Amino acid sequence: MKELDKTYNPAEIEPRLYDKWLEKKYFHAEVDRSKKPFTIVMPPPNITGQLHMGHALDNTMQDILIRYKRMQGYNALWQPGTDHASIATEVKVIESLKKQGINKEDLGREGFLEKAWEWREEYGGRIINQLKKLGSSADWDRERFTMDEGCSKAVEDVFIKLYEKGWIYKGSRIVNWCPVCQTSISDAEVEHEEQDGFFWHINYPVKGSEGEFVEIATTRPETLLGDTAVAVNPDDERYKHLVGKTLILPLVGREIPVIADSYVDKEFGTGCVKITPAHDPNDFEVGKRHNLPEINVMNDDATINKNGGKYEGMDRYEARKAIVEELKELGLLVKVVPHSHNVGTHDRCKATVEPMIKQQWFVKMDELIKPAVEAVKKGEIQLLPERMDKIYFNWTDNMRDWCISRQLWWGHRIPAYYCDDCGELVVARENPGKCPKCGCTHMTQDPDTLDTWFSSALWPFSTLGWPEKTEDLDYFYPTDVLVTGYDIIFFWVIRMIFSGYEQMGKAPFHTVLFHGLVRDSQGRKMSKSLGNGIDPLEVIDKYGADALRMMLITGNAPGNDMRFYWERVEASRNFANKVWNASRFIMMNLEKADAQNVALTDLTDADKWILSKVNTLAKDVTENMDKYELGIAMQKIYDFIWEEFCDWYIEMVKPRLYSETDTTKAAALWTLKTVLINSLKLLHPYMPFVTEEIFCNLQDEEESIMISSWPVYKTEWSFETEEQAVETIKEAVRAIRNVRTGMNVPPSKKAKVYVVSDDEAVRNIFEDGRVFFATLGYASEVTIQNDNAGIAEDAVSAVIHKATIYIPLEELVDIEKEKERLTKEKERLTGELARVNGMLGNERFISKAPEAKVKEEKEKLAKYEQMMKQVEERLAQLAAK
RNA sequence: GGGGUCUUAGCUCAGCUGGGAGAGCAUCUGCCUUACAAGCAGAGGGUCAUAGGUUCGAGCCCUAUAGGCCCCACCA
Repeated sequence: MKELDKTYNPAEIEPRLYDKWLEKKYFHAEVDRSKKPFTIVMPPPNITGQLHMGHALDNTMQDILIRYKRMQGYNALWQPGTDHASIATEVKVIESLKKQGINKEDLGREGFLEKAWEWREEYGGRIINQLKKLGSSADWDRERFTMDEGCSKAVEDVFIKLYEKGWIYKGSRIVNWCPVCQTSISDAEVEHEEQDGFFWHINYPVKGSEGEFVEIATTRPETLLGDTAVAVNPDDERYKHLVGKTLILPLVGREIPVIADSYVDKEFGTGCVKITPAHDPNDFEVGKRHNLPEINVMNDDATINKNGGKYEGMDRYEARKAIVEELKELGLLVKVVPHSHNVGTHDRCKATVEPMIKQQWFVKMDELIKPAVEAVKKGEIQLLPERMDKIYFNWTDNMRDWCISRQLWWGHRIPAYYCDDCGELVVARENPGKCPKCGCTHMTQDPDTLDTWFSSALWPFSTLGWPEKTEDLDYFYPTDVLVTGYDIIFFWVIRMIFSGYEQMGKAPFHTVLFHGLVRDSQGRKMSKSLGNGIDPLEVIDKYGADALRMMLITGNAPGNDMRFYWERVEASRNFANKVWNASRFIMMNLEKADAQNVALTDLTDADKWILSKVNTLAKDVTENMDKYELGIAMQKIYDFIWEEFCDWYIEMVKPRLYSETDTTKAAALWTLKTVLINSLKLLHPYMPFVTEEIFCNLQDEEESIMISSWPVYKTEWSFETEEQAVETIKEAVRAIRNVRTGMNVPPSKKAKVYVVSDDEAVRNIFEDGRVFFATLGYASEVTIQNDNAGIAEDAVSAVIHKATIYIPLEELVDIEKEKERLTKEKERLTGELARVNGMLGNERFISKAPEAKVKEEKEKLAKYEQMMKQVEERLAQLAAK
């Protein structure tokens, strides 16, 4: 047995142990039909990513679950990998090229992709190494990448399958266009942001009616160039006469109709709406209903195109200015009203999104989504916490077709080919070479790539080998739990669920465990722009991975956001150190005399008490973990180790260890070791490093705690009577300490203690626990008797259940203070008695409350009455003085 | 506009299916007691946002109100 350092030093221990685990292949899982699988797929971090607190929390939770299940004997697989992150990576690569003075177009598609792969080789693995620092026990031998060969094949297969089913289609639709990234983006990638702007009221002249105008209000005057109608509400009396008339579009001169459509809100603005089908999603719908022309007035970079006449080439905001200016000159600008409204921005680059009509690929959602809705409704998939159901349904109920094509180069290229001559479209894995329609040999692949989430949606099965029918897939799929943030329910969770059902015919997992955000100490989101982010690696360097992990788990309920405090990390580090030191103490003593096997019958009450406690703890913690209540389980382990085991048991056991003659020493050593081992095991999923280091130094039977067996509840370790006895002694010791502190007696001043009880069983408990009064209660001498004989009347006293404790402190005693204390105790008991009597006096409580509850209250009544009697007797004694 | 969520000790938060209000940090007092001062022993501090209701019994369930946060949404 090795002696441990005085304080726990994670920096030295963590890398060493992690290397050992890797070397021993403890993280690796292979199909083994003799064991039950337990599988978690890691949400793949972006290759562009750096580890942040969100990752740390997410992966800590997964690691806890996987380590727990592994110890329980499951064949635990944590499947890791990374995501190619199409836009983010493409932007990164473009930036790094720019520094070298190269731009994307110069390189061409092939050249650019080559650079992108180089970038990925160089930086794509950073985050994986960071995850390892956390202690993540993922099976790194199985690491996958969304663009590796297998995942790419899965993507192509799904695309082709869905296309053939008619669930993927190409269409000209209005999409969210990012003019900076120059690609379409899905609805979910658009963030709405309240911005201060203006409402420009503009007069549109009515054709053939000199001096008559229709006043419209708009927040985006530049789109006027693409107007093809003005709409009013059909029930609006003010404008009924205008419907069917023609207007002259200012600046452009185009003739446009006034139409009636119920989309228009009579109450809002002027009640007249300019309709620009090519640049507004609602107008697009209106345009479809009324067969209006769609005039696109913008280029892909949001400058005005040739349809904008003399404004061609201007940026959209320059054009806005120019147009407003000109309208003003023409006297058509009625007024400008400040108005705040929502502006859609791209979540990646923050540029204002421009709705545009584009040829894009879409996934039809109506059929695909059905099993995903059913699964959650029927409970086949459980979302935790439960309230996430509502958020989930909120999304599924409002599902629109998913725009999956992106005008990017980095990603899975769409497996579609067009005939250069006749335009025929063929969807196939390979270039067909020959057009099936016209027979020519000029087939060109669609230039677009797929939305990143298209491949992540397949992650739970593509990583296991799908579309091949692999053993892994058969054995490990469906996976068990998915752990992720609630912010990607829509992006990822829903899409994995419907993909799982569609491709595999089965749910991808049975439980989704959501966590919240890690915020800064002021409750703000951690962000680069605020500079308030805390780097998990810095925390690990300073306090160790165990401390970080524990900090992230304690005092936090599933799905709730939490705040980061260095003080909390420190508290966690202190706990690791506490465990370390307790172990150090135990090992020092074991060194002197190694723990032999001891029969349960040789154990003292104290031994049985702590054994019974750790036994119950194992049961409770297991229950909590099975319900994914990680924070509660952690709290219970913490309380047990620190309070029960360290502050009570170790202190109780010291006299036995220090004595040369004590016959129960072996029992004490065995109990210390046994309880410590069990505690370490329960703690291991949360704090893998410190527990492993101690475990390996403490015993030789098992080679690593991470593959040791999870403690299970044993009926033979349950000792109710002894538990009660020790609790009584604890109560007495606490009473003594209380009295002494109340009297300002320093621990150095030992004092005689008398314990008086007329109950023989209780006296026996104290006889057995005699030794504890000396060490824990600072007693110089303990006398246990059944009456007050020989006890000075001015001794300080404390009443506990079925006993009164006297401490003759002679000159130190202040009778008035003593009376005060007892009076306070009497008041407390009066209150308790009133409450209990109130309940028991209530006829309906007796008849309606569960029997066990009534019995419990009756026992309390007896206890309080008895204590009350003692307090009153003591008060009477003092009064007589 | 729709939906969600929160309001518990000075601060940050737990509190599982309703049955005597908890933790960490902070504060105060006393201790360097041979595992640990990153520690030990004790103490103070809460009308569980407000008002109703259900119940033998409500921090927990229901309704309304006030305030905070978040998500979704096409009010031009």
